[in-house]
Amino acid sequence: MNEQNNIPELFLKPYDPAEHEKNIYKIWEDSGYFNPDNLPGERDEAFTIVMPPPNANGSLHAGHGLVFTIEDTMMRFERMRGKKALWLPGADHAGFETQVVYEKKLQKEGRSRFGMDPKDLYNEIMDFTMTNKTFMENQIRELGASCDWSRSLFTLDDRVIKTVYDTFKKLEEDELLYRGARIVNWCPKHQTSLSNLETEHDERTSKFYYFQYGPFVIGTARPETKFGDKYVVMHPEDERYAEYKHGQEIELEWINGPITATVIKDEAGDPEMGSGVMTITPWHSGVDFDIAKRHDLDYEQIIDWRGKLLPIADEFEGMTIKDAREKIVEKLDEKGLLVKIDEEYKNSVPCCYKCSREIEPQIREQWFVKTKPLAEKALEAVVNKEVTFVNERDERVFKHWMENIEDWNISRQVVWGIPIPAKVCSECGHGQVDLEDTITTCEKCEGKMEQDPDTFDTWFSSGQWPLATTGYPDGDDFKDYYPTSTMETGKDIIFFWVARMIMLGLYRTGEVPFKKVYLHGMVRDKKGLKMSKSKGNVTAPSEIQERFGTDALRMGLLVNNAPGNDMNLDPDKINAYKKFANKIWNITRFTLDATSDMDEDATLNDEDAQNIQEHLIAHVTEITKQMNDDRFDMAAENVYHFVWDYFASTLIEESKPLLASEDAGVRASRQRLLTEYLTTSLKVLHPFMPFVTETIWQELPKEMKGQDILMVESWPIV
RNA sequence: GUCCGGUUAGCUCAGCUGGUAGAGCGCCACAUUGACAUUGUGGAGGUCACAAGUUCAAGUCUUGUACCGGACACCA
Repeated sequence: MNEQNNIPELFLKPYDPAEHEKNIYKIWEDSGYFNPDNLPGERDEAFTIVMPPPNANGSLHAGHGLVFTIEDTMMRFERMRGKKALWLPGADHAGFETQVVYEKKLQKEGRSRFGMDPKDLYNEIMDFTMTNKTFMENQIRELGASCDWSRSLFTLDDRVIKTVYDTFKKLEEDELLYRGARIVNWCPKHQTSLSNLETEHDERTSKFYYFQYGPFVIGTARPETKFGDKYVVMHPEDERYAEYKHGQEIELEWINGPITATVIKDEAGDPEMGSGVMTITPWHSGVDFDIAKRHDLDYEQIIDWRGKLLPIADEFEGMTIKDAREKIVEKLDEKGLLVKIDEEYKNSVPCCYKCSREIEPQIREQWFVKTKPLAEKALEAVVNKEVTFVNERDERVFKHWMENIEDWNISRQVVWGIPIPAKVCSECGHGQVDLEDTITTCEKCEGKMEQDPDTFDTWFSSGQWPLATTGYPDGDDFKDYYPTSTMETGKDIIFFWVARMIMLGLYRTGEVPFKKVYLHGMVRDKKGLKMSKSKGNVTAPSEIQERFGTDALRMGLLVNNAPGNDMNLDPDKINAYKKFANKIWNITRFTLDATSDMDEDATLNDEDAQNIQEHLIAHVTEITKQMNDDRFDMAAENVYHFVWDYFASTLIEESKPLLASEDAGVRASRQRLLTEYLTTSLKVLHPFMPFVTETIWQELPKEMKGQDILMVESWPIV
């Protein structure tokens, strides 16, 4: 190419993402177009995504990269198609999660949350979170997210708290809320109860002990809980024990001396398990608790909140359960009560999902939501296709969980969260919702009512996020944008979040919070291993962005990543799209050079007009269809091949001789053709690779474009 | 235990409603300083886990087997 042509100087060197990305994002943000109120043209149909608010307690990880890439691609596509496109951003205080992060920080500083004034702790975590929030929001910008920052919301903002409190009150009024002493999952390290979803089960092999318990042999994996066991349970049909009657009392020698045991016949006794006889510890086992409730039996706490034995254990008092176990077995052995030990007992124990410490089931007064009625409605909405899942398998998983749902413990003994607006009686434990802070006397026993010191499970408030962000019940955005269009989030939080949003959204408004659910899979490392800080294989998006550019990262996350499947993040793959960005750059350079002397009146000849139909229109139509089908992976790959294999390798190559043609008409037609290809390609590429395409767009001659900003250009095909 | 997946090129994975297989990376050969800190052309490499079935036709649908994984729930 000859030097005197006046193509922008920019194109004389390769595309350098770092040089342009910041400026480009500023152009978008300053334009005001992230806010749908400012978008050009008539826009009737809304397209809304509520962003999963990232936890404001650290940096973004690769998974976030995927969230923002998919959602931004959807947003840009729909915005270009003329929709009133609204992406509602936010940040999550992430209750327990953040408190755990902060506790680790305290630990490093040689401090501890215990013993701190809760208010001081709260304020410190608030500062920490706000700093992280700002940092994180800039990272979201760097990924190119075209969300409306003017509507940004934090999960501890007043509006959110108001929504949550109203729901809490309404639940009480509708008798869907109760405070009860029930078995909860207690983490002895973190000193809080956890929902079932916040525990994980660890498969392990442990010892299983058989002890002589009066005339029976009982089996247990947890001898340290057995001090208070005074009920012996067996199946009513078990003929081996037919001679023992329900309620019969038996004197027997036990760990710390003689006790009186009572025979209980209950179907929970499994004749196949061990000897078919068990003793129960209602305070520390859900199953035992249920049996005790059925027969109205006594409960007694054996293990304290820190995991140590209480005075009932006598000489073992104060020992941790781990230390006590062997010693108790020894003692029983000395007393001749140890029958045998099974060394190879396989069981799975519930553990805290954060610290992996064994969960100690405990009885505690907590707030519970009756979820069955809510789940039924949610299920109905899914069956009626008011909410659809992009992946059918997600729908099956969803239904299965909803059909087997249990009541939801929403109390947490955590400082960092939304305080529960309720009073609890210091005498009888009766609880009452109190939004106005007026209740002082117990309505049941006249006892003194005190503020519940607990906070809400963070998912209880997150579950109302689509309501809070749109300003239910009076906000304009609620009227204009609820139900929102698509909920895009990770498949790991389908129960934690998606299910709860559907339940609570339906409960408050009668309408589903979103019409479609797109669940993406997990991002793993190159070898397919889960990324974790302890493995040291965490890839920060920023790292990749620096090396390859944001557009390359986005393409690498999209291509070959079918919806819902896990994907492995491989830098080699990202590099391929860095090259692609440069290819687009050079296609532009070639086209601008070849058309710099183009006549404004240049028209397409028949052959070139036909080419547009056969190749350009055909490809864009196909890509549009794939976008409509939520196959961004296929659309992204398609656009890549169209631009590289057809536009660059075929069309440009075959244009070279025509551009040198003596026939001015042929030459002009080719110039027009290339211009069409360039502008259309940039538009179609834009949702996937917004930075490089917008950078180029800003350099194109005015006559080539409709809008000054590519982000608000019209999609080539309706 | 219940429920979901997965098994396709050396590696990581696509392949939507059935018509004898694709991408990126890697590998080999050739060409080229051309819009391209390269790119282009060509190539090697796959009985699509296994078995049976439906069909004119099956990675693609059905059933079963093997191995790998995930979620949920329980355990005395």
